[in-house]
Amino acid sequence: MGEHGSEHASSNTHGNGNGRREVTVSDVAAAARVSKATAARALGDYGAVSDSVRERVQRAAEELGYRANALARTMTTGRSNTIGIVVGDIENPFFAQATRGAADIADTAGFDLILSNSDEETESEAKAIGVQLAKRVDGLLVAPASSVDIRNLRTIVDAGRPLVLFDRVAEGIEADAVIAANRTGARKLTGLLTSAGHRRIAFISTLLHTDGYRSGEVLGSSSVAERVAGFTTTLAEAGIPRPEAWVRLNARADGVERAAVELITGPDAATAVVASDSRIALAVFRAARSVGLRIPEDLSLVAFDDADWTGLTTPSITVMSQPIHEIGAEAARLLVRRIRGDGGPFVTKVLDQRLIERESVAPPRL
Amino acid sequence: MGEHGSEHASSNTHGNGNGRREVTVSDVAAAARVSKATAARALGDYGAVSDSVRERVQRAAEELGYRANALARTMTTGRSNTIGIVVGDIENPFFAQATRGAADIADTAGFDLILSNSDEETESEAKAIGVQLAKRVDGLLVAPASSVDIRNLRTIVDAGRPLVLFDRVAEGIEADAVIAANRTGARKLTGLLTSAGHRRIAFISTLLHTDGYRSGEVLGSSSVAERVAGFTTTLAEAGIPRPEAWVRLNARADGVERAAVELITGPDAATAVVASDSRIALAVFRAARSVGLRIPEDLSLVAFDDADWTGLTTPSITVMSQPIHEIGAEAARLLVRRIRGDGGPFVTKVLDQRLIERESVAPPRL
DNA sequence: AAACGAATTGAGACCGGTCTCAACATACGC
DNA sequence: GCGTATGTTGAGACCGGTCTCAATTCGTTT
Repeated sequence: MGEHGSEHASSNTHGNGNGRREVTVSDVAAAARVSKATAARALGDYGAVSDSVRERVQRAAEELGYRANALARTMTTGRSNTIGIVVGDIENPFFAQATRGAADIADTAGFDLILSNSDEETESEAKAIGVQLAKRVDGLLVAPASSVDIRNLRTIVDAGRPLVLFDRVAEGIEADAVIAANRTGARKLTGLLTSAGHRRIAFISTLLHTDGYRSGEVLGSSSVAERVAGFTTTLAEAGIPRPEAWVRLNARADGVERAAVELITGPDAATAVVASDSRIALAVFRAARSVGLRIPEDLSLVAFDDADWTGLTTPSITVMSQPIHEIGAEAARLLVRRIRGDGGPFVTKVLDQRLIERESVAPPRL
Repeated sequence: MGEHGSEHASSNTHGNGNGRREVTVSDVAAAARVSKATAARALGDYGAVSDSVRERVQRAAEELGYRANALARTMTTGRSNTIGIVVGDIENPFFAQATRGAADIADTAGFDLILSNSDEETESEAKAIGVQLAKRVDGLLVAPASSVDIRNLRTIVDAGRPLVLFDRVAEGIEADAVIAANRTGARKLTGLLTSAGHRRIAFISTLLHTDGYRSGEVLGSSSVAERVAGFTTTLAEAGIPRPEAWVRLNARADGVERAAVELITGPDAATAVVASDSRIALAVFRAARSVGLRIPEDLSLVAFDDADWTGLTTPSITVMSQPIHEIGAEAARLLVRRIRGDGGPFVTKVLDQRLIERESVAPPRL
């Protein structure tokens, strides 16, 4: 076998530097003694081919070790069967879970995932989106670094690619979105604290924001904005003055613990904390321990995200659980539908959060 | 502007269903009144172009909203600037961290990542690898589902694509690998327990394996195999009979806790446990609590991986920390080097693990 | 001013598939 | 037995880039 063709072995243009040329449809066609078109039909599973020829071609392909070039296919069909996903940081369990949810749906629908981390910066987000568009992804899943500056998202829409946002929404962009009911969640979580009698309650997030938070200000991330809104209105309803003064943003990843220490010590120390995600809860937990405060006796703590370990600490932590996996999965479902051509109106799906009360809340001291 | 060309507006073959055709080099060339070849040179940043023409072309590209088609480029150059990564499960913090490490290096080197989950099954691993090869990735990063059945890995090598394994090695495959010193780590970790006086020590892993473990048997994952080896030899050195009887594999993800309960209760209950990763440690911790055993008084626990919460529990958990991020990063570095053409001998990099002693080890009860 | 070399440009093949269209073969109806 | 419908096959254009090679322009040298 394989004695056909001329000896162009040395004409080995590009390829993989390996000395081996890829086997192409033409090679298979020659081996099976049919035209390129027919071989392509048999291999690509389209058009009409007689059973005998199909079998002959497939056997030839098998023998030669033919492997279709998906890129060449994309060139003519316009479909790449690839979707791009841009997350803040895949190391963050939230994004890891959402990505897995999306990957499962994508896989079933026959799509691959190109993954990029934005580090929540619009600049690297722009770069990631640029590359993904250049690779002609069929659609994108994006947790936008900014809900306000939508230029990156516009690029996608202008390029004519379907886009689904997840975890955060953005005004004025033609895209579906899947988010959690953050405002309601924040209200319930904060309510637990006000009901217990707390008056000095802090909200901590790592969201980057210039200067301190002032009421009515627009925040970069809609999910944090919603949580802040739920938090401040709950405080206001409890008659606590200047709720916005208790919103602490900009807690840099490496400085969350220090920020937490500042908040829970001193004359005006908070007696309770709402952590915007499980990693922040971890830092607060550690901070409390480092300054000798006991939870919940000296400090109450509640957080978003039911990370698997939150039920394990002493005390276990009361959390607002989000259907993270489902957020990613649903986003992928919507995207696949768009890619398949659904032209219906854009929707924003809001998934419920679920309160899991544990042991980290108690009335404030004295 | 844009009044050039004939009105082939309706010849709108494929594209993105959006009614809009992609802007191509030819379009830009026409607008800038130069040949396609020249426009391509100016846009692709290769060959020689006069400054005036380059500027004219770039302005035309800007106005038309030209975006290079990376796929077409790959077709001729043979380079896709994409690397594939196959992990067990991106939701597993280990893989999430390693992936991030790889993504950072890849990004700096100008590569994108196509991500696939194998769920540790060779079958879906095969599918993932097939798709990635079809998409002509420049190389692959794989945490092989099996260190024994290397057919999937051979597919990659046969296709002439560079391959770097991480977390696990495989005999008989031409590939670099980056792993941690698991055997040494297991010895140290287990030694802590034997030194404390434990004689009934269990090792728990979720690795799938037919039937119970028997000495000398080949395990699917080399990293677990190494840990088991370190574990059993340490037990043997301590004069404990039938060390392999204490190796518990097959703990299915959803049944780890139940498996742990079985191990730590009953007449022959283990008084100490070595957990093969942080998720298992979590399950054991929970199991101990559910049956009313206190750590470390009633049960000692040590684990692999310094998950961020392991220092937070009461008691905090003694762990063997792995440089996970670096494992991914170094694997990516090796791969990029191969892609760039380094033809040196294949290497296996072994990174050190680091013991972090905390509070979860104590002598056994009487 | 003629000759030469370097820089720039254009024409067209090529990568590996898909797809359109025409040619041909076979089967069917009447 | 002839016209037509259906099925199968082949030839060649095409997708959007890159790359080779020849043609042209321009500046220099002698």
